[in-house]
Amino acid sequence: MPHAAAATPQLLRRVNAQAVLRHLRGADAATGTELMALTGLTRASVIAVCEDLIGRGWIVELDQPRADPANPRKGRPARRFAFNREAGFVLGLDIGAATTTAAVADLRGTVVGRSSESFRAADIPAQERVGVIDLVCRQALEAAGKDPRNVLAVGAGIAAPVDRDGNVLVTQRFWSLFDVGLRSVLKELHGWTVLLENDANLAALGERWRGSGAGVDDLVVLLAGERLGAGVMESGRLLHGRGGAAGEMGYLDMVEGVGSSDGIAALARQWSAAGGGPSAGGPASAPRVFEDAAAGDAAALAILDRMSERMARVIASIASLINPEQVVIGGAVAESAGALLPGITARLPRFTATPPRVTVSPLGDKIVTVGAIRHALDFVEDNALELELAG
Amino acid sequence: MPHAAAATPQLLRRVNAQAVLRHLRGADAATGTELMALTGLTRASVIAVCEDLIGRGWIVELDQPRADPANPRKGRPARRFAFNREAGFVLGLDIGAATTTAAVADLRGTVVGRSSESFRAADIPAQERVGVIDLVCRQALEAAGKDPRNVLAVGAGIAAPVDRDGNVLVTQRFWSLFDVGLRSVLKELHGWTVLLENDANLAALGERWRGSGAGVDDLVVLLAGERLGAGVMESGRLLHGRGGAAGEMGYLDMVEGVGSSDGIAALARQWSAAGGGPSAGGPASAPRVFEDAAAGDAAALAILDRMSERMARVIASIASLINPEQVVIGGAVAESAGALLPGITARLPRFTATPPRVTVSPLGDKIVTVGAIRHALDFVEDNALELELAG
DNA sequence: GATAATTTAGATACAAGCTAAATATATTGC
DNA sequence: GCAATATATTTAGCTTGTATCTAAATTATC
Repeated sequence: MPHAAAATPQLLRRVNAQAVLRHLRGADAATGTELMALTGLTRASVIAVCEDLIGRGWIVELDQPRADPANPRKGRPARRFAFNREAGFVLGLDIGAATTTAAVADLRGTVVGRSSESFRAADIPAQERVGVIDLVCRQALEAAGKDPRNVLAVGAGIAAPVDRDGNVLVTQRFWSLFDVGLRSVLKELHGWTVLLENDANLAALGERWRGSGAGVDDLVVLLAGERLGAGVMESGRLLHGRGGAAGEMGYLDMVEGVGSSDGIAALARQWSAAGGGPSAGGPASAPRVFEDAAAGDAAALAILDRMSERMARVIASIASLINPEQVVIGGAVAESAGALLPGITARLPRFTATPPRVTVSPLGDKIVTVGAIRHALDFVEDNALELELAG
Repeated sequence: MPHAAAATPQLLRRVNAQAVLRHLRGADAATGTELMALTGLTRASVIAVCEDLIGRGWIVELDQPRADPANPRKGRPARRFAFNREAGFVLGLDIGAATTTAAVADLRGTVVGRSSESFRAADIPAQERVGVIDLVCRQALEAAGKDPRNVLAVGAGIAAPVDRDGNVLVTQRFWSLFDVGLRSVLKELHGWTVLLENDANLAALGERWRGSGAGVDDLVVLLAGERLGAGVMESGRLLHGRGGAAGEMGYLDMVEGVGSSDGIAALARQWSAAGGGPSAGGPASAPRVFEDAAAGDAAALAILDRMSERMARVIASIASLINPEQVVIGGAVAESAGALLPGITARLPRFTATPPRVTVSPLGDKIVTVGAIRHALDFVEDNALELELAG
């Protein structure tokens, strides 16, 4: 097998075009001279690259701005090039056990449409599940006023291990049932490329992009709710492990029960069963615990204390194995989890020599869709010059 | 800053030369036609690349082999090119607390010289330490009959966290003292490029190269002795984390004391203190425990059982966070640790949904030097076209 | 309002590296 | 010795780049 494809002269154009495109994605606009300085290419090459990218639809040439007396520009006016953020769109999906949400975003990641639907029941057949997902996608596109043919990639997060090739680990769960469908069905119906990923991994991508881990290369995001999953980024790359189960801490019950496939909600139920709290008798839920603790309820405070201890132990074991710079707590409980931070931070040095910074996600329930959009954009950016844009 | 250097036509030659070189490193020899098939280049380009590499000293052209009547070759005889494994050499260092070992290897990794020295005492000044290390390097080169000027890189393993840039984490230990010296001193004395790494990380490189994890991309190596450290490879890459402390499990004592900076030897001492075993009264040591267990001693067997349990828990927590395909046990106790494998393997499914294969290292006390050689070779291979070979 | 200075655009010449096709060379087999 | 075969070498041409020169469009100055 040709281990490395031959490097033909066309490779140069691809490399240089990618460099120009990368810069234009981050900037409002750029002149030829700016691009020369940035890439080190000569003007002739820069112009050739830009004409090329205009022809492919990825960038546009802006009209000359009228003269600005406040900031007069000497010399011949420069041609100005800008990234075409509407060259296409991506979909970000959060496929939960009960609900699916879809978000449409342009190529700069600005969300322009959104839709959400709940499944009729937990045990509906795979076909119906895929049908609902497809519906949510079409609704989101309609809300955005975009044509399905302009979708360049679909990022999709599910609560199950997914390996590097996008295959679902089938050792457990019913997920395998409808996964196999999703990729081929959406490919067949719309021609879309679906990029399946674990939801905690997408949360990590989202948090690094637009959350509290912005720009952090060694980042772990804990997606805590009924289930405890971690998305791990090391040196800016997502960790998957052999079967995609990296960060799947469901079994990690050795650590005094933390993350024994229950998490915070289970603690709340224990507490509720014990009859504690001002709002005792109502349904046990994580938010209620935080509420009651804020009201000064002793039992609720004790639970928060115990949770801090458990969280600190979990984070410490992550710190020992991965040594992240920062750990972000996200998911259903994130809003209220701020109350846990002091307790966690104070305990960490007892359990690890390299305690990470611990923060709470600001992304709320959008954490997975934001990450899914980022995942899709990463694919589009990596493959821009191979993708054909629809007129 | 020029985020990406401009891609000039010379880049093509570099890429293609690297591809040819990569193949020749793995093969005995290759003809132009073979290289054409492999790279997809035309004959003219392949020959040009080879002439180039010959000029730089990386490959040689072989003489025509005399005709072999048993295997007659039609047509004009092909020119045959081969990797020049003696174009340079690398050093692999294992810098321990008490002893330093150096191995000299050619560019295919065959060890051609070796040397070892113990430090006079544990608390000698940094300068003396570096002096001993330099001595060991020179002795190893002399044993191999090689000139120091032909050393292209030095891989060095130490028992401390080292980040991606080769800097030692200075939060603890005396290591910081003599690290700072090593790189600059060897650079100054011999012009060598020293690549510092954590010893467990190098063990992982070594095990994947020439140990029981050959070819496994998601691999963890436990370096167990007085201290418990893990070298983690995910998708073929070493994990470092923010400060290089990934895999530093010294603090991971939450898991029922496993790896609480003591490991197996501590267990042996506990056992010895209790007066157990046929050889009770002698110095407590890990090998003795295995010896006595093999002799049927009940107390020793109980210790092995407890060790299996602890090891299983440690490996399970690694499996939950990293999901490796395989975990290799290496270090001082590796020889005898085979006895633990059945106990560990049997317990794993209780603690993790994704149990890895568990094996014992066959590399013995060479595990770190082998990895250090691989680390140095990786550097040389990545930078071959930038390195200047000494005549 | 003409002219100079400045900045960018565009054109021309040429170099590096690759492909493709034609021609030359060395070996085996009859 | 001659055909067949596989490889080597040469020549022309393509793509992409650099370097350099000239042209164009704007501002500043007299």
